Amino acid sequence: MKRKITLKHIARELGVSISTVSKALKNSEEIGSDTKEKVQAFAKLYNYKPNNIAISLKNKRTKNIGVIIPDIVHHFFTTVFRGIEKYANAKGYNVIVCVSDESFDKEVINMELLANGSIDGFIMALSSGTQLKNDYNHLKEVTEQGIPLVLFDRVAEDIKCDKVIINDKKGAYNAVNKFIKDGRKKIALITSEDYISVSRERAAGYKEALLDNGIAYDEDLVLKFPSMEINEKLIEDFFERETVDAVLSVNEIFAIHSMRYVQSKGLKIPKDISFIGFTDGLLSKYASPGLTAIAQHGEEMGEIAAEILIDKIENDMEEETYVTRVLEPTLIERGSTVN
Amino acid sequence: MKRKITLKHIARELGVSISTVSKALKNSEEIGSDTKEKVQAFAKLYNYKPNNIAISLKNKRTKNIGVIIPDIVHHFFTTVFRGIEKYANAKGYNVIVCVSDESFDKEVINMELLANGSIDGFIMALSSGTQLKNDYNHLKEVTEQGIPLVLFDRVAEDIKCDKVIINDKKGAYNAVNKFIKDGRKKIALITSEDYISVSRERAAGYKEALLDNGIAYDEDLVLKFPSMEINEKLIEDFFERETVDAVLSVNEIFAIHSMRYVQSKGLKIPKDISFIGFTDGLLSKYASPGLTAIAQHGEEMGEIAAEILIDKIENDMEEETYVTRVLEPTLIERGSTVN
DNA sequence: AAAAACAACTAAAACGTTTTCGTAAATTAT
DNA sequence: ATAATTTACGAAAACGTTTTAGTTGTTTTT
Repeated sequence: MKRKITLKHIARELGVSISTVSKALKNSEEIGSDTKEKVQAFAKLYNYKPNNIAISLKNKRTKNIGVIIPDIVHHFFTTVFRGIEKYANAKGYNVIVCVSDESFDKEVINMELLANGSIDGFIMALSSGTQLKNDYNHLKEVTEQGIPLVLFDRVAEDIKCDKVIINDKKGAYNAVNKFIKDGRKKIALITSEDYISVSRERAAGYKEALLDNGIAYDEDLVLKFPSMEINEKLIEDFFERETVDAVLSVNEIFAIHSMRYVQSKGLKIPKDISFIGFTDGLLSKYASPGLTAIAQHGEEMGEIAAEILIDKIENDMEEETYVTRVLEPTLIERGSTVN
Repeated sequence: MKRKITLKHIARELGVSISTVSKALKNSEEIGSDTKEKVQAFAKLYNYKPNNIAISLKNKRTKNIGVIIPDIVHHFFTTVFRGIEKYANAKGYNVIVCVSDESFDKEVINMELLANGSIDGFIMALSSGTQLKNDYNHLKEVTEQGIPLVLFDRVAEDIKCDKVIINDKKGAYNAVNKFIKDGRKKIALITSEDYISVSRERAAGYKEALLDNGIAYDEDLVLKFPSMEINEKLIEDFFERETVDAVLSVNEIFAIHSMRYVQSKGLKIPKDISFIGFTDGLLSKYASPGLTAIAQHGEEMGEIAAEILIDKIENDMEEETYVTRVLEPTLIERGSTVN
């Protein structure tokens, strides 16, 4: 087993001091050219690579960024992650991922763990547990220590930090407008409880679009799931109870299940009923018919978040100015709506 | 901004030495109980948390594990990742992810970067670039440095390390057997080029099952994609050319596209033609009809990989004994096959 | 009362770097 | 020949820990 070689080894072997080796490898002007050559040749021969940990300790910079997301097996989050990873890597940063599993406690634990020197900054989407509890002290503590934080997608108003979100409200608004333009009259919304920030925004857009078009908001046409978990029974009950000609869903899963159910009841999509779902993921693309979707541009979101974060890390001017970047959603039309 | 407090600060503030503080916080017997109390109270008050980087440098242990996967926006890999993360986190480890993007070069770069002290061990699936190039020197170098490595799913015979795979051959074998049991005669295989280890194995299982059942292997019934990228044209050509009554696909995407194409041609699934696809992901579950799938148990695979790795990290006996854990695939029957 | 034992603490090295400040020898200037 | 400058290098501190090996001063033993 070849152990990793250090500056000290090189110094001892070549009969020079550690400082000389360090400087020689950095091509410092201070060192004579023959010594430099000797050291560099030796280092190359033994494949010397500086120890990241030692460097981190020295500069108090780890070149790691911490990403905390509620779930990794989730198309949107992985898409964002890809954007983060892409940008970060290009800038020489590595990414440490922790999964909060939608739990407040795990989010706190992971964050505290990473905050003790392991990372230079955080990018995260709040867990539903955290949004439900509405407790952001762990975030406050981190930012108070001067660790930059960028929130994406699932954010909270009262946290002072940079944010990257999409205009969820507008996405919903546009979707409902499209339904109305297509002549739909009874437009349902399938969503989760309001404590999820994005669901709240989407619900607001849905409502506003209805009202702006002179359609009354009818609470009976809104199906609210208590969590992000699917519950077939609620879907069946809803469609047995209500007769609608368009459905806006805050996620793909709810939409796909609903489509299947109404299809099993003999309804034709999009003739009898149209569907639009948030998050343009694999399911939307491969459903039959394809699900018209509101794309959230996850990769771009990730890149922007990483860009903002790394900028903060590398130029940490003390001024506390925070930006919120709002991305515009895009409607991807597929077979589940008429065109 | 509250800066992070260190042992030195506490020591200075309390008029004791750094060693005393360190020991007091570890409840050492060496320290008097009043001093201990004083130190602990102070540490608690100022929320002292030891610096991970300093500890890493000291014990030459980072409590980080490096995961390198070809793609993060990929259901199977994220499932494995979830298993890794779950187990690692429970053992107090963090996970640094790098995405090789199916590229040999990126794999090498990421690996070298992490190997310089950032991690205690690697878990990875080979990029297709690496499998194509068949060059594993970067892996060899890492293991020679005594860094444990566990390969999963995409492995290579001649790398000496621990491995976790599923029995891909058997998965394909069982699928083809099921087709034959259902009376299918012309069974197609949709796959990628053989340099991807899992595709090779699956193709072997396909062939073996045919031969064992007295059916000749017909190369014309095998559609090989040059990469993992989908190419609609190849699918169309294939199904125009060949008439088959069953299709085994090495992944979901190929299967779903094929299903859609034959459906558009008026064929009924599973009456006229059956489908089975590898990787039981979201698409299989939500396709119509649902795609019968060979489940790869990703999460379990991840957990096992992490378990093996962490065991190696924590008890690094010098003996070079490597295990290969082979998980059994499971056939998840859905509407794309008769039952 | 001297020796031994013990309690409670500290100094210093170590992990692997980087960087500041010295310093000796060699060179140049006077 | 002496002073000033430059060249080429090394010592040591620093980052924040942990740990070994002292070092006090007090208590126990004989």
